[in-house]
Amino acid sequence: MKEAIINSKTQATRSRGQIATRELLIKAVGTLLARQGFTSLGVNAVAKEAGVDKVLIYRYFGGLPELLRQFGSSGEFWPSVDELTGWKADALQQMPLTQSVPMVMRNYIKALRNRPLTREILAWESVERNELTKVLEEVREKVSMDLFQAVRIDSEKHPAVISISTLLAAAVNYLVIRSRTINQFNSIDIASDDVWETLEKTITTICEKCFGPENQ
Amino acid sequence: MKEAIINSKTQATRSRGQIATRELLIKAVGTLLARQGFTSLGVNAVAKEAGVDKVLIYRYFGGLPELLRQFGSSGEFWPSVDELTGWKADALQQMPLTQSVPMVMRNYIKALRNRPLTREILAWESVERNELTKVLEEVREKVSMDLFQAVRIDSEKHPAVISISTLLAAAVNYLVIRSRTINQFNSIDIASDDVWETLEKTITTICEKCFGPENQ
DNA sequence: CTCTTTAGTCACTAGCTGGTGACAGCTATG
DNA sequence: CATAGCTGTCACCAGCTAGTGACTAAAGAG
Repeated sequence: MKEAIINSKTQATRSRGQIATRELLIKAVGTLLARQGFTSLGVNAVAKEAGVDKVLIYRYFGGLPELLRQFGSSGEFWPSVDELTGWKADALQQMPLTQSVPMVMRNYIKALRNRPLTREILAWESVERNELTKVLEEVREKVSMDLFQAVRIDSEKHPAVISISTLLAAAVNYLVIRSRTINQFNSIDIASDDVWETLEKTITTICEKCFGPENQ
Repeated sequence: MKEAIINSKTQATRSRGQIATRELLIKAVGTLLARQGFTSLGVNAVAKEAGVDKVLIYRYFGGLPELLRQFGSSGEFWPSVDELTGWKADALQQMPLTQSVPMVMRNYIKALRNRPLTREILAWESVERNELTKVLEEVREKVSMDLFQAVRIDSEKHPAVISISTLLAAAVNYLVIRSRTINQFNSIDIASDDVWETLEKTITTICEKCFGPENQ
């Protein structure tokens, strides 16, 4: 009888195929991150979510780190240069910095606020380094470099632009991460759309004042 | 023989007193946070660090949350209004915003960079809410309110000041948190003193441009 | 047909976690 | 002196974690 149970179970899920299993596992990482956050992510949880035995994580990936790495490389968790420029990199080059930088920041905010998964990884990245956050770091650094190139910003010629946009991006990251768990910061409600609109306007103001014609 | 060992052990550490034990435990939380970070903080680790049995955490505090709360209330983890104003709140009131805001930000950065424990709690706060971070939240919100009052900033009259300083504080928080685990952000090294000096200068520039006479 | 490889399940280990019950020794109070 | 209360140690529980070895079933190769 015991064998019968085992047999039926075995045949029901057998031979899904290695590739399919790998995909199941990779997908499960994303599902779990989005639903439970990074604190509950482990081999047991991932295997259970994928409906697969955890031993396959070791057999196919050698362990969780490599699975995380492949998950990180598997999708578009970070906004691309195209998304940040609104698919108008050419037009952006012609614009003055007073317009192009705020526009990129606006797209950046929109991208982060619309991607729960990216928000989660961003939070993870700020407190821990692992194979997943390392991959994301690389992607992010590359995107920011490409972006500066796309809008023709030279770090030699525009040191202030780098500094200011670094500050603005850091601020956005913090507020996005923070809004995951609590809404209050400096007595403003960082979960409300209105506040984000105000912040976007403030960013625009900063750029206009700092990159305006009198500064060229 | 077994009894003899127990007895000697028992007598060696006996009757330290409840108050002393409570202090040991509270202190151990701080030591552990500074040394290992918040991820490894639990009843077992705290008790071990304090050299005390973990059951006493439950007996004297009812559990870890209350111990954390009392730890949070036990010291000056967050910079005070005095520290942020450089003990010169009066002088700050006379200054234009172009000078006072950067000065406060400078003191804020200095305070955070000099307090590993506060940095750790700040990181914790950004990803999780618990009794400790709740206490710190309250303190922080109160300090920021008091600060605005101390330098006579009215949220009705100076909405831009609130927005901009919120952004700047958020940016500083992010970079400080991030520098715990990795030094690279936007291709700059956020562990180096030079970079922080540049960032301080950038903050000053932003304030001068945004709060300058032409904006009054 | 036989032998090997692949895919998958299950059962187990060791070590950690938070939490509790039973006990021992000291001390103050009646 | 006896008893009750406080302070502390120890041993244990259940539940979780990462990781491994032994097994079965099927498919493919000779």
